[in-house]
Amino acid sequence: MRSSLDDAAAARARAILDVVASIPRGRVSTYGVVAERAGLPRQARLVGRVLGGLPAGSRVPWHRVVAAGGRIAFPAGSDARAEQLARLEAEGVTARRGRIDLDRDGWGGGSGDLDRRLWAREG
DNA sequence: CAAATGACGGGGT
DNA sequence: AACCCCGCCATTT
Repeated sequence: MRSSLDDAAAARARAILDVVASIPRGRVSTYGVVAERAGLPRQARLVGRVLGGLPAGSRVPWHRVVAAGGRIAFPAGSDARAEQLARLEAEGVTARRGRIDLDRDGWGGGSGDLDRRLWAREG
């Protein structure tokens, strides 16, 4: 049966997935930023947990979410790591030494988005 | 109910 | 910049 706690958890998951789905193609955000924008400050770990629970064929752009500082969260050599880098590369986001330049490709970072200020790229 | 876990974050070295 | 350590929080042991 479904307890009220499960419902609450499902609601948080939806809020998180909504934010992730709103990250524009070619841009990336971080676990912490997603959590904040989902109304769940300080729950970056929950974002990771929710994304980890996504079914294989999900349409949610989980690859646009990286760790703080633009770091790729998956361990070097892992399949998930390669998959994420490939997907990002496919939309024009390149990683240098396992990191994404958030000043350039980042999205949502509160006062961040240097790129949006400079080039008014959509977002 | 205490301890461990983890697609995390931030600060110190 | 790489690392380590500790804080955070929902879940699971």
